[in-house]
Parts: sequence; C-alpha cells; structure tokens
Amino acid sequence: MTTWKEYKNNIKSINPQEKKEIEDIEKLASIIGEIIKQRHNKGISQRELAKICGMPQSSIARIESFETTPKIDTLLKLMQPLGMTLNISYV
Amino acid sequence: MTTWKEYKNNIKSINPQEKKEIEDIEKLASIIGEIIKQRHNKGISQRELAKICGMPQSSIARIESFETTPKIDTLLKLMQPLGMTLNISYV
DNA sequence: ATATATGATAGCATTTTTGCTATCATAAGT
DNA sequence: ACTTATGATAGCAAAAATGCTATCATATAT
Repeated sequence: MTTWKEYKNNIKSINPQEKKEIEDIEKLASIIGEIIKQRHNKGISQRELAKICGMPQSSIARIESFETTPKIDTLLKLMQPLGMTLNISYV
Repeated sequence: MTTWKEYKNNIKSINPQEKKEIEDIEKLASIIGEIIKQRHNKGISQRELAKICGMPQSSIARIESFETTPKIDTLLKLMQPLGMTLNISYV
C-alpha cells in the first residue's frame, strides 16, 4: 500500500525532465489507443489490418500491447487504412 | 529529359498502394521539415537541441537529413522543446 | 590568420524494431 | 463436440535506429 508520505515524495521527485517524458508517453499511449479504438469501430481484426498494411499480425499485436515503440512510418502505415493521420500542433 | 509518354506511363504506374506510401513519405517529410523550421526559428543549433533532449547531435543530424526514420518516441522527444506535438486527425 | 560554431558524416557497438512462422488460450458460432 | 476467429506470445534472423566519439568542410566573426 502506498502511504500519503510516499505519494507526496513521488510527486516531489518528478522533475521537469521526467514530466516531459511522461507527457511523451501519454501522447504515444493516446495515439496507440486511438488506433485500437478506430480498428474496433471499423470491425477490423489485427489480421485483416495486417494484410492491408502488408505486415504480420504479430507486429500489430506488439504495438497495440505497447510491447514495442513503433517507428513513425510504421505508425502512419497503420493509421492510413483507418482513415487517420498525424498533424503537428503548437503548444 | 522526361518525355510526355514516359511521364504518363509513370502516372499510370502509380497504384493505390504506392499512392498511400507516397502520402506517408510526404507526411513524414512535412513533420521533419517543420521540426527543422521551428529549430531555426528559435535559433537553436543541433548541438543545443541534442543537449536538451539528451541525445547526440549526430542522431538529430541523421533524422533531419532523412538518413534514418525515427521512432515515434524519438520524434516526440525532439518536438517537445520546440513547442510542438502531434495530434490525430481523421480524413 | 585564427578561433569558433555549425551541420554532415564515419565507424563501431548496442539496442530495438520488424518480419516470419508457429502456437496457445479464449470466445463465439454451428 | 467441433470449427473458426481473435489477440497474445514465443523464437529466431534480419534490418534499422540509437548512442558514442571523433572528424571534416564551411561559414562567420574577431
């Protein structure tokens, strides 16, 4: 069990650098999550999407389960058939 | 010199699959290009950005010169200090 | 002329992704 | 019970990115 003291220590231990890393992880998670969501919405299985993209089902499974961090081109290749793309925004 | 006949043959030879790949390449190029642009706008050198991101200058040079295709987390790590991020959009 | 900054590049080791193939557990439908 | 579909997973080889260090050519400033 995590005590309040431990919790607050953890909070304090998050420096700006760690905060940025967390933001990146969350961003990545949201992108992958949306891919999974859209694939489900369209009723496409991993095997079907894999065939469309010309890649093995195991690769998609690894990405969707966060086992690997995909390259940007792999990500775009996955998103294309789902009607998705990536855009730059400024904070 | 490219003749009209050759040009039209090239056009016809672009099947939907190739078209999607080209779109992905263009998207990637636009993202990388915007990173370079923003880095210049902020007057930051590759060495400086590298130090901020905690990665070697050579890695940034390789990405900006399209020598390598970065992983999505590497891309986000680069964009973060430039005030940029990636967002999903639907076509 | 000299010094400094910059981006590109090279070589090498390490890490990681990807492709390929196969299998497994589970769920759903017949 | 049996088949089918699905996602997860495993093992292995190949390809690729990354880290690290150093160097080079060029431009710019002093």
